[in-house]
Amino acid sequence: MTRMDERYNFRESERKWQTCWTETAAFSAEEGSDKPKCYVLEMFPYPSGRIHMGHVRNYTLGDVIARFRRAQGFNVLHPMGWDAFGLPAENAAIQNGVHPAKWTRENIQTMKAQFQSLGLSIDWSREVATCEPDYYRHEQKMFLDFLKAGLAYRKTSMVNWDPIEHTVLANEQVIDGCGWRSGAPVERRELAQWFLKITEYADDLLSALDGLEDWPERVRIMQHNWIGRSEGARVWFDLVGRDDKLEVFTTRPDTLFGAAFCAISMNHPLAKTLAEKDPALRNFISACNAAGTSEAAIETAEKMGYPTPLKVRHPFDPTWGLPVYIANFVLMDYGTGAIFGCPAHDQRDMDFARKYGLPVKAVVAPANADVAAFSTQLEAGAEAFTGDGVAIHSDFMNGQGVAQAKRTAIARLESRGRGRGTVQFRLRDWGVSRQRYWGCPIPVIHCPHCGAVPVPDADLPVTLPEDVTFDLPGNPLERHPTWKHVDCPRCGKPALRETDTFDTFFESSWYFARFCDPKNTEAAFDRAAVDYWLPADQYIGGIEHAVLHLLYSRFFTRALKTCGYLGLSEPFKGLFTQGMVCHETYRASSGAWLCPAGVEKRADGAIEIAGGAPVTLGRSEKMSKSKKNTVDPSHIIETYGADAARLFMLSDSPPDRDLEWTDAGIDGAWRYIQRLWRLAAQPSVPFAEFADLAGVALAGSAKETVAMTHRTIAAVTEDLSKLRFNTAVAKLRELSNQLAAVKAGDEGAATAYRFGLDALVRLIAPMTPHIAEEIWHALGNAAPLVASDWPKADPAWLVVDTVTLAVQVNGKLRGTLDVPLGAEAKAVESLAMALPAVQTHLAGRTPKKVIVVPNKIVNIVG
RNA sequence: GCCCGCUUGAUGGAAUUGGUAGACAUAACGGACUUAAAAUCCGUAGCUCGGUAACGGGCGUGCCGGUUCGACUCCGGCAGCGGGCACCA
Repeated sequence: MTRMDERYNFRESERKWQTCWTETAAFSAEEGSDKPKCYVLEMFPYPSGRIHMGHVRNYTLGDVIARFRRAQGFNVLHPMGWDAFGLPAENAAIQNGVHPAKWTRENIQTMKAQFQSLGLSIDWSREVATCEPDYYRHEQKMFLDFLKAGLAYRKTSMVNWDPIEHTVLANEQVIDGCGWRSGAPVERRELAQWFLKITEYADDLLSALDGLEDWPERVRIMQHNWIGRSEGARVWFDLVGRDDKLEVFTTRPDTLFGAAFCAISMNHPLAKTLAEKDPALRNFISACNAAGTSEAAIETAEKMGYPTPLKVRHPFDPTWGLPVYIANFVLMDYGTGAIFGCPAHDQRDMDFARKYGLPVKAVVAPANADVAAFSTQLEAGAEAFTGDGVAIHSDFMNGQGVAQAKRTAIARLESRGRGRGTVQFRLRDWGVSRQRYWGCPIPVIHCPHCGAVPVPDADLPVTLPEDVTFDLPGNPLERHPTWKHVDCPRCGKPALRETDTFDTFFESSWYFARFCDPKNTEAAFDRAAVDYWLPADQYIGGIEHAVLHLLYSRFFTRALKTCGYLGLSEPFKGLFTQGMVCHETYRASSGAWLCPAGVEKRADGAIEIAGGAPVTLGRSEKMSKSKKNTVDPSHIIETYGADAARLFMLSDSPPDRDLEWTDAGIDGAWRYIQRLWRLAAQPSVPFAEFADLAGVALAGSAKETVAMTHRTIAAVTEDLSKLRFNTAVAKLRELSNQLAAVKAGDEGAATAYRFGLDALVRLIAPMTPHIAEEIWHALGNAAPLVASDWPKADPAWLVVDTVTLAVQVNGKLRGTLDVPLGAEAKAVESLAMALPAVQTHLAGRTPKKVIVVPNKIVNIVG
């Protein structure tokens, strides 16, 4: 073998192998391969500037899987791209005067180089950036197809409007009722927006969650709650003295006989009509709007009602009239924007009734309750009864349980033409319009004569103009001198382009499909390519996308299926949500956050390195710029190497839990890398040329090493398949410890050592690929390790011939017993009874019972 | 308020899913090597009581209770921490 240096030079080695992998295109996905496929995908990054530790963790996890599967003989697709549209690019443009395109492309270059320095097994030939027209042109086409299929539509709705920035804000960008950047109180405004009809698939998106067995339960529950299916009824109340009806949604049609009032949203069409002629009502509405939309404001906001002159007739008794209120707690965008109130069986309705002096009538009582006494108590109190029970004071429903009464009420409503059973979802259609420059233009032209006209296919893509300015607030596309002025494709008269762009979640809803065929200019992707590669076998990313991105992608895949783009509904077969990377926080006495690099920890506390002022240690939190508790990955890679950084990411915590970044941890990983090198460069035993065990007699530590090597191969293979990287690392360290303990004098030591070392290097390669290649090469292998197969455990070596049994007396461990595998219970029992410790603890008693679990344990009950 | 997690040595965590709790690390301590330090190597270590010692006893997986020959693991109740949703009719 080649001579090995005493110390491992990671800088030289990492650069060398990265170049080798690139030059040999070692990670290209094969076209037309007959190997089984494996699509490994991490959520693609937003090119914000530089990579952070969260990226390192995310892409390391995916890379281990990709390398492991490749070694196992899969045709692996492991691509990378850039979620390149978004607000930060525009903010940079406003603050620093740099064009969003330039800023984004430069960030991509920087981050790509950083990812490459991590040694990720990415097929870079498939790289895509969503801000390029050759990407977004396809989603413009998709949108037009959605439009044709009735899956996209335009609607006027209430939005969060920032009066300083002149733009709509997403709900996530409204903090305590104010714009996240301007700080100005957000206004509710009505605006015409484009929507995607995600509700069309609500039932399927919900029921298909059960089939996503390789998704975390947590994510499925979150999506389940987000979709929020509830069964109930729409009920039509006739308006007294008018021809129209008030439509109400309820989940409790069984309590209709307890109705005391109806309430409608202040945005309900009826309320608007009334407000036109009623200044007091207008005051009421603006007072409610001013109350704010933050959670805290909602929490404390009083339930307020405004009595209208309207009255409605009860659906089961036309002589029974109910008042109609306009109430601040009724939402226009859930159900029908109108409710009926049953104070006795809904706490909020009860509060409302008490405040406005409305009647309370009990219509459900617990089974076996004294109906008269229960009713009297309930109707006098302030607490609603929402539990299960039977209908009372409810005419034809009396005596029925809640579930049965609901069915009876719905049947009656339907037969009388006063309502129908229905399913209501909490999920709302996805508003995709953004008054932003740095996004994909919505391919529509507004014509004063023809309305909203789709841009003809031949005119796609609609590209963003580059000559825009950011010196004024608002959308630069809106004030661009020429861009929006076009002729109507239908009538040819002057018309205006849509100046809104798509929400950035649009791009990320289909990029996984583009990776299957990224260079296609004719179509978004070739059908055969997505049929082969999709679904992604393993998708990895942060839990923060549990609902938004992951739900949008599931919807998009269904919509694309409806439009004939592909043939499947679920894009991600397996999902893994990794934990955050955390770090201790530090604060100066002034309260200012301090960087870890500027703080020195001592036995008696921490101080600022510059100046020596005392520092307050805070709890460990997710690394963030605002708390300054970040560690720069590039600095770590330069100091310790990519392999050490990768190993630390994998070794300390299970991947789904938060990882605490510590200096000691990265030091430990670095030391292990060096130790691994010494196992090859300065072995305790001069090892053999080949790891060929045929005909080699083994004894003592040599035999144990071979046995442990086989056990480790089996265990690590199992651990990696189940993403248990931390325990895989622990087992590899145990094998390292075993190699260091091989005794030169034991028979077969040289071969056993070489055998163990070979396996160790191959098993650790997915985690620390550079040093693995370096050792592999130094051991005399001509072909690179990335082209080598995954080791296989010999089942014969996994069978043990003796086992150590625990011997308990009354459930307490009193000794152990080495017996042959499968030893007979009777024999084991007498051996156990013969143990001195057992006799001591029995203290002369005769055992009542002896439990022998073969190959595991003996418990003597005395 | 509703839903979901989590709680094991000084620390991160392991435990073949009901069968020897604390693997593997980190920090610590003791020793070897060294003029010294770093690096490296060897060793100790859950807590506690008894003993000079070898060793032996008791207690121990957030708390209380249950099932079982046997519980970190299953069941019931409680607490603490974290997360998601929230005027959803």
